[in-house]
Amino acid sequence: MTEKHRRATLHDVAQLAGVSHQTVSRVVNGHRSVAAVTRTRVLEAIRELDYAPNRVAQSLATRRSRTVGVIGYGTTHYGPSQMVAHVEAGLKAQGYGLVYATVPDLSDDVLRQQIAALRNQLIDGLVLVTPVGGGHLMQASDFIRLPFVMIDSMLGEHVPSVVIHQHHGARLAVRHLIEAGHRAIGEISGPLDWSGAKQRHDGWLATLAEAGLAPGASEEGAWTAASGYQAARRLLERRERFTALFVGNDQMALGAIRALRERSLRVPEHVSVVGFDDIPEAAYFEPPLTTVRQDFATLGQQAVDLLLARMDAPDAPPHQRVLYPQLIERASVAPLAAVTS
Amino acid sequence: MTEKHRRATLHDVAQLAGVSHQTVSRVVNGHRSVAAVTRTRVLEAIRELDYAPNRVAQSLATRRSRTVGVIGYGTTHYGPSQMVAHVEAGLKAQGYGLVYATVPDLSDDVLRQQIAALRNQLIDGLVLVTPVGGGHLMQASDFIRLPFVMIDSMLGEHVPSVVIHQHHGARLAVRHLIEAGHRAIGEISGPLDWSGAKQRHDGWLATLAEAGLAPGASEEGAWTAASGYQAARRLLERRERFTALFVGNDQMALGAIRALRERSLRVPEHVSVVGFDDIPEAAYFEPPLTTVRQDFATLGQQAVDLLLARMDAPDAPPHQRVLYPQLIERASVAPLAAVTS
DNA sequence: TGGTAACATGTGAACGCTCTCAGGAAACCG
DNA sequence: CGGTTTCCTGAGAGCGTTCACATGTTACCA
Repeated sequence: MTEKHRRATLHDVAQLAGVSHQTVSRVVNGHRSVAAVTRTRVLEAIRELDYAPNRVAQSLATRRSRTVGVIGYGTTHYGPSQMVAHVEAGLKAQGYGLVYATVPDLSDDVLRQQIAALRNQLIDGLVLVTPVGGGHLMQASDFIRLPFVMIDSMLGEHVPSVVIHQHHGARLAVRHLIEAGHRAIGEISGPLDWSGAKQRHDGWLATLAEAGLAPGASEEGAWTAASGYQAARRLLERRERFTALFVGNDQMALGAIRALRERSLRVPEHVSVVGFDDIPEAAYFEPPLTTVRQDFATLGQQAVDLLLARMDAPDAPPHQRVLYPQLIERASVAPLAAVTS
Repeated sequence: MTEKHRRATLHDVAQLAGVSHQTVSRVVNGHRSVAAVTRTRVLEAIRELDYAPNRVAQSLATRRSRTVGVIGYGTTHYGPSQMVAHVEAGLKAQGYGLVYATVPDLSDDVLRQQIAALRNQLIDGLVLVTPVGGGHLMQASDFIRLPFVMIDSMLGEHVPSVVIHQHHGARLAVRHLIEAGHRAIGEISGPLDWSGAKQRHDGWLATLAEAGLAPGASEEGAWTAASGYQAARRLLERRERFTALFVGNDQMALGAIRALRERSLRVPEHVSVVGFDDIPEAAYFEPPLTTVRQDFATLGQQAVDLLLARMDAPDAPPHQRVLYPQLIERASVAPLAAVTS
């Protein structure tokens, strides 16, 4: 409205309403002990000047910002991007803003540096969407020095976190294959430095062992369809027999299926495949993909809940919430018949 | 190091180094005019106290935050999530932080409210990853009252923005089909309130008209594979003949291909399909999908460049940068032969 | 009617930084 | 050797809030 439009401050409002800045502050923050008349007069002035409190000044004065930091890794992939999206939704629902940063790799250095950078931004808490295992860094929760929660970190670690029981998911998948009669079950894993990939890999191994089966051939991919394709080709070149494949995510499964088809191996007639994640496209693959569903929505929601709880009680013992994935049966698994692979 | 670990301030450093707070500030901000001896003494104190400037206080004092706001819409979809990711990368490269918010719909109200919310967070600029057309809101760039750029807004609008020439992309796709001999070219569009979807739709119509062809049947989807599947079924029920399909994105194309297959229509033998986006999986679809590639990486990069330029010169006339998409030929288009659809 | 409680408002000092200005010391010049 | 410039440093105000405290009213009760 005014020409140069310097934003109105508490004092401007106070002056216009003929009260002190403090009274305005009381009105804004809904304190009792302000007369009804004054209140309306102040509110009027606020409206007239289009006043909104400066969050930076508030933050400086209160030392809290109603903002949390989110650090993401690999967020162009389906899983991480879902997690970030749902964390954002959860935070907004609780009236928190978020400052966001990604990290190019999971080295301690990079992570610490990014955390430090966010910390002097004055955030009230931190969500780490960094599927880093081992927690050598995170043991140093005294380094973070801030309420935080990790998503998708290693199961069983002594760190506030929400995880999906990937090991269990892998077991569901592999058991399903075993029940269909498969004995030679290969694997294409995700990058094993991702904790989730590692856990799925371990689950695959463990389930085979429990069933008295030898570990099948395994290759490591990089989450993408292209890498799944390459991994499958490497697997085929090894000329180890397999009638089923457990693949670390759905995109790689897609690539793998193509590689198989190029060798005239049809899914599921010749090779059964189960993926992981249940991306929205999986039901429309050719064939529709049997896979393991992870519930990213509640994951994000729970992470936010947990973080807020920790912000209230920062000294409570660390607590890990575990979510269980679910097998989604579609058409990429068939009972083992007379098959030559 | 100390027990309760109040973070060190400028004054703490000053005291330890035996200089004034102002001198410390000079050292921190790399001002000249501070003697070498003093500088090293101060740096030492900084290291000892593990001091890092409080960005909030800095922001308050300077009225700038080296932070930009990003508002996203539909960021669980491939395109938007890519744009956000690349904007984030570009900002970080320039030393800017980002505060992030999504918006549940594109109504003026919601958008204005979100913008206002970010504005009192003290951001230096704003990136709108909101494919809103019409710009009724954005005409009100004086509402935003902040340097900003829109990504993927309507082509030709008088607003600082970076856009991909979707119309051109659609033309590439449809021409390709026409050159393959197709005359009955149907469409599955994205949600037409997305400006990109609208532009692709218009491009489809225009290209057909230029070639003297009647507009084919068209159905609207919602970007997902499931919606593409449904749209294709509706299209088939209409019993209008088509030998080719232009689909608004790759996921919907995937769904459409499945719907076709369920009717025993094979791609590309019976129906040719071209998608849009070139998601990383498209090359691994069955059949590998011919599609139109959008370069989201340079899109994000350019958006950041443009924003920084506008932050330097906020009163420069608005400027739109246009990127051109590219046809990627794979295996989902075949020349029209003797076909009965 | 005096004393206390409850309410309503204002005053001034933080919060941690940057900016403007001024002053002292050193260096330079004719 | 006085005057001017340059370099280095410090003092203090200000950014827009909130918080702790002081003060002035009105109301209540014995």
